[in-house]
Amino acid sequence: MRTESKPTIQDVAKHASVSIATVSRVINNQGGVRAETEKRIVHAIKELGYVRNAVARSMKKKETKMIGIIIPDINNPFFPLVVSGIEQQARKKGYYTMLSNTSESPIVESEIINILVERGVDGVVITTADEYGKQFQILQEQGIPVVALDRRINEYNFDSVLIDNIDGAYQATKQLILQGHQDIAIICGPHSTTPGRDRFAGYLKALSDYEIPLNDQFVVQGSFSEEGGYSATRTLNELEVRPTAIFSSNNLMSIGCIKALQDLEWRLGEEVAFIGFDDIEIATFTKPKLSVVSRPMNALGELAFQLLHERILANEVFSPRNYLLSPELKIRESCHLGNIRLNHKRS
Amino acid sequence: MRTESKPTIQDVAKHASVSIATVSRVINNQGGVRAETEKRIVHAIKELGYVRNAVARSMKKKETKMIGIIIPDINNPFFPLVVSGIEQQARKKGYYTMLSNTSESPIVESEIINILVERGVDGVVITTADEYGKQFQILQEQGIPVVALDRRINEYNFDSVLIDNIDGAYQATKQLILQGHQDIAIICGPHSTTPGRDRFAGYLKALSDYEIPLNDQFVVQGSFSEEGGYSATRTLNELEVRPTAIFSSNNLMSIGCIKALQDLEWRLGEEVAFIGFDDIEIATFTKPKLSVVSRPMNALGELAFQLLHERILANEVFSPRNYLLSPELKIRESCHLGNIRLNHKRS
DNA sequence: TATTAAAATGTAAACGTTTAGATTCATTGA
DNA sequence: TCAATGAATCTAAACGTTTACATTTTAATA
Repeated sequence: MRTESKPTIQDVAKHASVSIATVSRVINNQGGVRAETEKRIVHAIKELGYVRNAVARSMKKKETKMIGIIIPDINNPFFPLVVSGIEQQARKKGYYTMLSNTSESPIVESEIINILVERGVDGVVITTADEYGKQFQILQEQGIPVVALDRRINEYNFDSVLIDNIDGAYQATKQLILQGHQDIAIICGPHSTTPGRDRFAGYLKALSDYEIPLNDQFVVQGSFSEEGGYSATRTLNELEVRPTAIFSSNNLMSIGCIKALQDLEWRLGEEVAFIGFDDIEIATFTKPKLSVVSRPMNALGELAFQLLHERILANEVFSPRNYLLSPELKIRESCHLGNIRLNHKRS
Repeated sequence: MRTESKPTIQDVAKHASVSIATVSRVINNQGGVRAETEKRIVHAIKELGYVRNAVARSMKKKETKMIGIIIPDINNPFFPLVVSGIEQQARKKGYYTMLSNTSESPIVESEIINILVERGVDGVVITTADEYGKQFQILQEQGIPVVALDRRINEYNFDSVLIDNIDGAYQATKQLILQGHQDIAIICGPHSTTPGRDRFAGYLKALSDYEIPLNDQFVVQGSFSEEGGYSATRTLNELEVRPTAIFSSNNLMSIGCIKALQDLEWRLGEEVAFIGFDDIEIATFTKPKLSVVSRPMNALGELAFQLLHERILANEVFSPRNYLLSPELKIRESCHLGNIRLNHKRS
């Protein structure tokens, strides 16, 4: 099967009794080739089953028309949605996307960046697993355009497309407060990430604006995962005085939280109110339906590619652009006042 | 910023007063270089910020260490899970994965395949959007190893890793029958796909084995999407005689179906039983919890890469291997007999 | 028909590696 | 001290394109 090696432009040229330059011209249809000659060449290509070798081409042209997308967790439904947005725009402009998943590992992320640089991608869109890492150095050195998506990259002047996490968390917390809650817990993500810190900041700001004192016990932390949300909720449940409302910082954590509520028989909507960051599939299946802070994933992806593309095309340098997109509060049922009013002693 | 072009192996060689061959040797640490020389070279690399050009390397070596993964729907949570399995194995063996999403478009799929071939990937794992398409021709011609995952590829002898869809659907239907149901509806996917056909076949077989006559009205079809499941459920709901149980062929369809049940106030577990194909996030949040046919996504991905890798390394051809993995029936609550026993006239 | 401009095609040098095979260098034993 | 050996290093030719520039062919004009 794999006998003779693949035909090259040389073979096509010979077969069509023409020079390689002419073949190249028709492959890239640059015109200036007699119709009859072209026909002969096209025929030869068909006959030999010739496929242009993009590796050789990239080498000569010094562009690959590939952009790398690096995400931290492909199993978090947020990212596929963002990726769709990027892909869609990229395809329109003739770029091909290479998607890689770091599983939140800075080591893997670093490896992937190196590979992408070696491979000569024209640009990178990244949601980093390590905002303070040194792994971006190489991108900067090589002058490869980068757009930071959803998570800030510190100490480098890349373009960024972020969500206004502070505002989102503020809105959510404010909503709970306006519904009459005073004992509002937050399930925080890692403080090593922008979203982790900012969502906490928004929570603090709302409390402060409405003159509700911070209760340290109501601040629990975990990783951005189902497990993180689950165990955080357990912790809250074991408090002497339990909160009457929970704000969860992340979609996966929300799932863990709701699971925990069920397992602990801590009744959502009756004993405890809830708002989560990010809309999730289950939000409309629980009873009551979950109120959430919803991010515009598709817009996020589209904008990210647009910025990247502009950089790729530009030949002069210009200062970084930083976009902050506002999330939208979707009020459903889980944050209503209901009959939750007083603190409940543990049963 | 992007002033002088990137340093090459030449520059490093000059800077370390050594030939490019020696530099190449240390880059690929092949040994046979005096320690002192190596140190000088490493130093030069650091100083110049040299990065090996993988494009040039691939061109010379005629291997890219990249494998392409083509999936039809990145927003279907089934695929990210499978992809994780592939990625994990690939990374272990030093391969880099390029993930592409066709959004179920045969045209896009065809484009992507061509791009991957041009880019010279060492192999491809694909869940095709068009089982009968001609887009695989080029892969075969070029002798690029291919593994078909989850969906069969007809008329080509590629390795395959499939799920025993017939068995899965059979088990589900059988379970419903054993729970006492006779009027069992199926929400089918497109018959143009293996899963679509096979799941229907499994359903038919179970009915036939238990001597339950097929009622055409209970067979509704749609696309593998939330919308497909939703409208199919609507159709069922409008029947003169409604089914007492529904088997849904696909995770997204299940979501649509459950949403429809809610909207139509067709009470799950009371008026209608349910089993879905594929475990989904919401399954444990509904009341009652959903029984499902669960596929081993991770195993699927791992096995697919393993087969691909074997082919990449092999130099002789050997006949295709076809694996059929069995799904597992997870019985929760939604298929219990409950108090559903008789056909209900429309209210 | 001879001249000329324009169009079509060809030549050859790059792009940045890897790698046979050739060459040089250091080390050892006689 | 000198071969002989083995280790270290170098030279140069690929790999398959693109493209500036040179050359040839064609068509148009006088």
